[in-house]
Amino acid sequence: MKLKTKDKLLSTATILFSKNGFYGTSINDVAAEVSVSKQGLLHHFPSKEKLYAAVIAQAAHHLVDLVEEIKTESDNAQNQLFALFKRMVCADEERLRVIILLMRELLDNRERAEQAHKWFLRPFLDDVVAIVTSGERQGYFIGKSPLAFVYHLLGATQYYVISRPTLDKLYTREERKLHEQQHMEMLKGIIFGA
Amino acid sequence: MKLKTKDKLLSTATILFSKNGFYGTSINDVAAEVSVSKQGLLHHFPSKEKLYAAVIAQAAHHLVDLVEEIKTESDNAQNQLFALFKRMVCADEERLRVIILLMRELLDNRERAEQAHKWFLRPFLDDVVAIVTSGERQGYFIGKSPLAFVYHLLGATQYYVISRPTLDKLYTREERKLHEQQHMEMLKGIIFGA
DNA sequence: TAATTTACTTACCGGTTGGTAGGTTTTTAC
DNA sequence: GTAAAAACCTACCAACCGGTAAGTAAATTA
Repeated sequence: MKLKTKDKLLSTATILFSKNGFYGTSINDVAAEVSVSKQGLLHHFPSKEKLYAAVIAQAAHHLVDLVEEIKTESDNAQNQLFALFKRMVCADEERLRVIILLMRELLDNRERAEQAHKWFLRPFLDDVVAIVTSGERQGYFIGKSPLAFVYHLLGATQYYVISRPTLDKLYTREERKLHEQQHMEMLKGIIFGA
Repeated sequence: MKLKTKDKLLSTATILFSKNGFYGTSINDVAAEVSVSKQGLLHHFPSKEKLYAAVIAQAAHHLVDLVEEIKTESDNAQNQLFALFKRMVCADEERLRVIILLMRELLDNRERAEQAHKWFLRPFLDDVVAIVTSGERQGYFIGKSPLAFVYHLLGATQYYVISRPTLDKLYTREERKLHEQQHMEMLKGIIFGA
């Protein structure tokens, strides 16, 4: 069974929205990339907002699946947490796009934050916080606020991942490798305790 | 001497670009806010790109000034670093806008990262890294890579600041206060050593 | 096979985009 | 006081924006 047009539109939209943001992407661009007319796109997604919502929903799903995945690999909360952030740092193109989309949403969500109760990242954030609270029952992360703890790691990691293309151009390959290694070391230090 | 139109255009553009991004802001919007015709704006800034460049340049200047300021307040590298991040967390509206602009630039700069050598954040980043390297001569931050160290703190802090409006809606006022306090505690722990 | 739904197409719409051309008013310099 | 330059303005442009209307071809179902 070949890839459906709707799926192709969705994945193309994910790429373009992550690259250029909501306003920087036209539905025409998305449709043209899939060799479909603009109205062909509007048949599957009745408006640009709906298309964007579908992209965001898929991205949210991706992250929740990721947490589910790392939870099957270990019962130890520390290992789970480290595995999660390692996968974010060593992300493939698709996961990278999800992280970028997530960051853009955070920026664009600022003003219209009233709708934050249905914030698409909420389930993911809750899942990761749950790992930390379960870790507390195992004797880890004592004295930390789970939310602040998670948010710190999330912020540092996502910011690093997003900066990487820029850093790649600023520093040599060796410096970049060293930087990534030391970023992982800092994560390890924070997660496994100093 | 009254505020010049050019300055009003610049500050208005800063607000709108930070709120809605480059593509989400039209020069018409900026001009209208200052009660000037679009062509009045184009007289001062011959193109939208030039206007944006001026906004970014001013934002970069703001950050470099901030570093300069905190360096006069203490000779201790640890205190300097903590003061810097404290000011970012407790930023006024203007500084908040700068941080948002900075984050947007990082996202939009991904593809056109070839021009990163003239990345507008470079001077700021170099300044902060210089604080850490000078701290090493004072006996602090031993065994850390200055760049990775700075980047970690920068990422965690900026991500937190940008998330705040969303978090405000997700959690109660007390939870939010606690979160901010614990974010500062984590920064303190990392900067002053565990 | 006929009927119906799905998956598109072309044609078109009003509104907005960044930008140009050219003129007018206001300020500055001498 | 006059000339020049700076600071605007109105009018206009082609291109693009998201979206509607109406029709067609292909797949699905009865």
